Amino acid sequence: MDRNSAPPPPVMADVARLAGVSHQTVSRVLNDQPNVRTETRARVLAAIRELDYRPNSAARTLVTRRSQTLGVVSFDTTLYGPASMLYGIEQAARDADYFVSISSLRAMDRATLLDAVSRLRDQAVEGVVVIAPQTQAAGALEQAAAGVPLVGAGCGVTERVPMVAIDQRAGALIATRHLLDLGHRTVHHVAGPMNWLDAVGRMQGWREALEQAAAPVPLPILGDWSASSGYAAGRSLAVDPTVTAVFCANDHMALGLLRALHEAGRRVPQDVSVVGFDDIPETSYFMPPLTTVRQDFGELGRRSLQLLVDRLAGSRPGPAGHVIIPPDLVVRGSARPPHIA
Amino acid sequence: MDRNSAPPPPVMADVARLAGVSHQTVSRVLNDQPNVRTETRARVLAAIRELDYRPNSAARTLVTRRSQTLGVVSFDTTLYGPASMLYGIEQAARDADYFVSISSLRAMDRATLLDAVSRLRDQAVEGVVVIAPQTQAAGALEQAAAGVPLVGAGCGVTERVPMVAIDQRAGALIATRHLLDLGHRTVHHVAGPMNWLDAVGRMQGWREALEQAAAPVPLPILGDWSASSGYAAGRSLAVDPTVTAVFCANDHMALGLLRALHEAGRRVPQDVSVVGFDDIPETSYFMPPLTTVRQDFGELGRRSLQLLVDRLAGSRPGPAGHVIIPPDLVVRGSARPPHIA
DNA sequence: AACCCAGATGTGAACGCTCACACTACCGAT
DNA sequence: ATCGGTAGTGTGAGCGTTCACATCTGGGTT
Repeated sequence: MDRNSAPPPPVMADVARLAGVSHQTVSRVLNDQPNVRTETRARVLAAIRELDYRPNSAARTLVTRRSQTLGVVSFDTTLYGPASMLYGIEQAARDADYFVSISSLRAMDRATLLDAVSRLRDQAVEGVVVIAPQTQAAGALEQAAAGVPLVGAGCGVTERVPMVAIDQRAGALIATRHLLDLGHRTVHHVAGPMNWLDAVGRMQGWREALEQAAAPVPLPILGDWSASSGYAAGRSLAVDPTVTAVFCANDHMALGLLRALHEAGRRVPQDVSVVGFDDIPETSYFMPPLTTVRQDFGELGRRSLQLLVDRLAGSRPGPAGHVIIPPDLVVRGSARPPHIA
Repeated sequence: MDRNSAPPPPVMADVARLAGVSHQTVSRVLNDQPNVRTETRARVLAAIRELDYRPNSAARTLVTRRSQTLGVVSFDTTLYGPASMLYGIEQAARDADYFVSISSLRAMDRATLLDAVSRLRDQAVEGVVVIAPQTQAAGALEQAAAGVPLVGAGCGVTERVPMVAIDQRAGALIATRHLLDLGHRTVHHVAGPMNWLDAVGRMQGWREALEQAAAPVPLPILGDWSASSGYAAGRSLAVDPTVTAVFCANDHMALGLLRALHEAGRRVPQDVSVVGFDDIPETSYFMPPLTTVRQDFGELGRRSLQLLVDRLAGSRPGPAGHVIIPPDLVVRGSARPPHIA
């Protein structure tokens, strides 16, 4: 049993011989084609089981020119958002009978993204989903899309590349409006880095809500998504007694902000109201539990894969091929009306 | 240019024709084989570029029987740990010139795991890394390993399946010892679900540290890793004034615990010291910043992939084929000596 | 009785690559 | 002058499938 080299795995011909049919009949059974007698089919299936035969996917791919594989290019799958999207994509892919091959980006620049897509192409993927929420990606995306069917998940809006995204502007709008509706005179903003589309969209929505309410528009503070940058922002906002409401572009920065406010003796939500963005799993146990905007990353992933599969199947996508998912406000304990209403 | 069907992609013969050589010479160039004149090589490379030729990986795989693809089976890649491991795996795989194909587990049972591995096998992966930290996985792993080279990442210790893991026992030991050394009479424990190997290991380390110090061993409280369960544990611990130190089996539960203690008026670290486990990115902005045990998930992923590649290359792994990575204690502000020392 | 047609099965040729080997030129050693 | 060796190149087979087609059955029709 334990020879020097293992016995070669069985091939279709072996199955055919054992079942007493031709290789073609085995193929028919394998591909659920009609016109095979039930009894013959049973015999073939028995042979397959007996030999523990597995079709050789390379051979099949060679002739059908279909690898049954899709690629995912993603920037930092360690983050909650990308990780959840990837998860959604994988599930949807499995349901659609595709394998998924990943390629993560170590840095975010045109060359790196193009290279990742190219690697995937070398592997003969039939299509690619790109998760790259930075502004730089948009251009590269268009270029990459030339060689292979491609859709963006939460990526920049481009005429030619179909994509699925969550409406950042709308999310920021309801978050800011929520604070305004509570009676705050205005709302301060701790923004994400401006080379991220999400950060830009959220800032837009925030500004729009203020302008619609004819509220003054304070200077936004730029962070880098990290709790640490939120903390820094919090320290500077804490010293200004007129600040009663802050909209943070993500929950991590809100966490840092919360701590800075706490240390400065500004109570949340009694003295300052805070709203975040993302709804990461920990937010309900922040002190206080954070009111935030929930993005359904899993859904985003699933929908983007769906879009890709639809395109591969040939059904033309909608008008521009873009899908926009609206986010929801999750009200918890970190925002309430100001003292002096 | 825009005909009904795209022109067929160029094949090796096309390159050969254009370069005025045989297909075999093209193959030699592609595979960096010696015995090709520099000038010939240049001509071939030029032809490749001109045609934008990409080798057909299926054809290559068919004849070499090497897919250059590795599979990763993982339980819930949404969690910080698995996500980071996956990231590390992908990077190491790319460095070793492999593609990685993923297959996530929707549920944790033998059949699901076996099915995921089987799917990957159908895709002709050369080897598989499994991320499945539950106790149930261990048995299934051994069975799955029969059909394909396989290594576990943070999985159950099995004689036959090589694996890489972080030493949970050691981590819990230093965490508990740290609290003991600060002068606490004993340390309470909020444990993870007992069907997780990590939870079992951490409880072991905790118990061992107490026993070594001849400290009383309180009844551990069982949680489910969630902040919510940590909160529940915190509420019950808060009413007991003798509790001065708590070791939480993960940071999320510590977050919930922190909040429960806060609400109950028990100050951390003045009244109660808390130590967590994992060192998720947010911990330094908990209130107070959490002292915790850091696990290098990325390294874990990289090492497990390395182990797999080494096995594929034929070099026998060490004695048992197991690699154990020690974790580190990260001291922040949530633990200090008790009041009445 | 001759016919046809559809269902069930088999045959051989691709698919695009690598492998094993054959071949050619040219070198220095005999 | 002959030989052996080696660098450079070409030839044909074969990897395990699917596809297009050919073949063989066995009922209905006429």
